[in-house]
Formats: sequence, structure tokens, C-alpha cells
Amino acid sequence: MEEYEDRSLRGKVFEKLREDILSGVYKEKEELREVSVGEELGVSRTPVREALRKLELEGLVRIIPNKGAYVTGITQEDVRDIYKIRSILEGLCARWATEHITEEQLTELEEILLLSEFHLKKKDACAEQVSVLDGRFHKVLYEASNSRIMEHVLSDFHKYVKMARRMSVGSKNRAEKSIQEHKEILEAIKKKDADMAEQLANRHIMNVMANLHIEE
Amino acid sequence: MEEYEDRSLRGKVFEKLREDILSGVYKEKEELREVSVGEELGVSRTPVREALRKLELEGLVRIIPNKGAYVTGITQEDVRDIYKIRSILEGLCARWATEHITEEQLTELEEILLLSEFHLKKKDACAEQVSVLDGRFHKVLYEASNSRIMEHVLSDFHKYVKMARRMSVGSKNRAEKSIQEHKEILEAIKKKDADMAEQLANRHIMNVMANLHIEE
DNA sequence: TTCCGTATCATTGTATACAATGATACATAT
DNA sequence: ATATGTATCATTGTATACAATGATACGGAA
Repeated sequence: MEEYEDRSLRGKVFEKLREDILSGVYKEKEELREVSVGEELGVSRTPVREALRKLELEGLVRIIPNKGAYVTGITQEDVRDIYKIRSILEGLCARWATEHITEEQLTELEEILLLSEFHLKKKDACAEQVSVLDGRFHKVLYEASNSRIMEHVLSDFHKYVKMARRMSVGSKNRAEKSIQEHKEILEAIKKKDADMAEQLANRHIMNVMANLHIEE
Repeated sequence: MEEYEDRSLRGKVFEKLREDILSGVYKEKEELREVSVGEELGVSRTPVREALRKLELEGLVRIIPNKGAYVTGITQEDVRDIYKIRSILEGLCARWATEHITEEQLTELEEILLLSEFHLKKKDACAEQVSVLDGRFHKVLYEASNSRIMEHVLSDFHKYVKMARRMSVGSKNRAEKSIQEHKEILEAIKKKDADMAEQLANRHIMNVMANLHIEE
């Protein structure tokens, strides 16, 4: 059963490598040789190369042509900046969403909130579920913005942020407040109050950041 | 001399493909087969694959696993959204730059402005030169923000924007105003007036967009 | 000893070979 | 006629072979 476990990475080298870099398996400045990484993951150079090239585009790896690939990593300052930028963009996104959201999307958001509260109230391990629902809430907002670009940029940021969150404490207290904030954003959108929606979404992300205990 | 011209694309497949997509050589929804594209550019599948994977990350190509790569292209709406988002981020960037800029960078900006005015006043073809200097001005601002993330995001947007600009008229009139706006931004930064710098940079990008004759 | 040139090697860049997957067309059964 | 199963093929996914490049170590000359 474990016999072909190493094969499970086929097609997922990129994701695996990114996770390893963000979680610190590979240290800053470390050189990533195509062969050794390939052996590590049980694949040949080709998939590794593709992954490294993509990671370069994401800024996690620096590639010097004909020389090598080096881990860039992501610093505390990076995370802070990502949140600052993201808070502004989530605000703009909420504004656009207010202007373009469909009935279906409104219903979806309400469903997500309903489920969130349900899982929050449950005694047993809800952290994962709540986190997934949080992601879905934001994803629907991105789509509702009706902007391929906005969706793309924010989704990118979200990926980093998910990693950063793993390290942080997903305090139940914060989760409750977060859902409350989501509800308020949705209310503003339903009232077609774009200014309010923008401001609430903006502050929401700043609050999330504050909870990570990152210096302003 | 032209004998090895086809070889000139080695190592630049990614850039070439992006340019071809953005300039319309490959039409929306068109399937990009690795072999045919490779033959077109005189390279094998491997570099083409890498390029396609990277273009997917940039959102210019949609890859369906085990099926194919399809041109996504960039619409008028995308360009409009990019400018809107960029204007906000350039504003924030100018704010951060006000707080972190070094003496060397200030000097560099002044030099760029000096050169810009010089080339603008010259009779003969200055469009290219002025455009390059415009790019350098913004690049220095990105660096001055002291944020790897900000630099990364704005540089990405800038790439798209450069393409969009090619299609637009680089009117001499606009170039003059643009340089004037740059000067005002620099003045605000020198006075350490972050609010003013942010507002000016924000409006500057909106003005650039307006000049492209794109609907709000 | 120090500097420089050269040979060797490790690593990346590219091409090609092979495997896996999905699409298509055709034959057959109902 | 339609639906379904199967064979074939085109295309992608992966591995490997070969080419080009840069780093290193060694040896000889000043």
C-alpha cells in the first residue's frame, strides 16, 4: 500500500516545493539542484525544472541562468506587506462586488455564513472547517468582483496567506469575530453600500493581520 | 548572418510567446500545441512547456491537464482593471517610498527627470527614450518602497501595461504632462508629504489610463 | 608565493524517447 | 437509428540523453 507512495507526487511537484519552501524545509539562500530535488521527490529533472521556473515567477525562488536556483523564502516583512496590500485590494474587491454581485452569489455567501456558524458552535475540531469556509467566502467575493484580474491577484495573495496562517494561532475567539465581520460585509453589499463594504473588508483583513501579531 | 536567426529565440521562448499572445498573434481560445509552437519558434517541446506553464501563472494561458493549453488573452476590461488596481498600489508605493527612500534614490529620480526633459525637448524620435525613462522612474519608486512584495506586484502589472501602451498613442502632449506629474510626485516625496505623494501617484496612473481612452 | 591558463567536472539548457491519457472513429448489438 | 464498446491516434506527462555553460582544481611561469 505504501509501495507506490513516492509516486503520489507526480503532477504536484510545484505545490510540494512551494509548501516546503514556505514551511522552511529549504532554508533561505539554499541552492535547489534539479537532480537532488528530483531524487528527494522521486521524480526526474523535468517536473522539477517546471516547478522551479514557476516558483521564480511567484518570487519564492531566484534563478540565475546557467547557474542555479536559490531559495528566496518569505520574510516577516513580506507577510506584513502582503496583508497591507491585500487589505486595500479586498476593500476594492468588496466595492466592485457590491456593484456586480449576482443573486446566486449572495445566496452562496449566506450559505457559507450559515455553515460557518454551525461549525463554530460545534464542540469538536472545527478549525479546519471554519478555515475552509473562510477561504470560500473570500473566493466568492473575488468572483463577484467581476474582474478576472482582481480575482487572480487576490487568489495569489491568498495562497501565501494560507501558509502564514498555519504558523499562527487560529484562536476560536478570532474565528468568531471573523465570521461576524463577514456578516457585516455581506450586509453592506446587500444594502448596496459600496463605501461601507470597502471599508469593512479593508478593516477585516487588517484585523486578521493584527491577530497574527505582526508589527505594523 | 540570417543563417542562425532561428536560434536567437533560445532562452526567450517565454517572452516571445507572451508578446505574441498580447499582440494578438494567437487568438483567444486558440489551442497552443507544444509541438507546433515549438516548430514555429524553432525549439523543442521542453522550452515551450516551461513557457506555457509560466504563462498560465500570469493568467495569459489556461492549461487543462492532459488536454491542452488555450490562449486566455487580455481584454479591454482586464486592462482597465489593471490600471485601477495599479493606481491604488502606485499610490501606496509612493507613500512607502516617502518613508523609506534613500539619498541615492532621490538623486537617481532627479537624474531621470532631467534626462526625460532633455529627450522630450529634442526634435527627433524621443518617444522610445522617454518611455524607457518613464519605466525607470517607476522602477526606482518600486525599489524605494522597500517592499519586495510591492516591487514584485507592480513590476508584474507594469509588464502588461507596457504591452497595452504599445497599442495606444504616445502623444507628445501626454509625455510632457506625465513628466510634470513625476516631478510633482518627487517634490512631495522630498517634502516627506506621504499623503500628497500617494494622491499624486494615484492620480498619475489614472491620467495615464484616461489617455488610453478606456472607459471608466 | 602568486598569477594565469587549461583540463575536468558538476550543473543547467535543450532535444528526444517513452508512458499515460483523452479524443475520435468505427464496428457491433439492441 | 442509436447507443455502446473498442481500437487507434494525437497530445500531454515524464524520463533520459546530449550539448553548453560555468566552477573548480591543478600545474606551470613569473
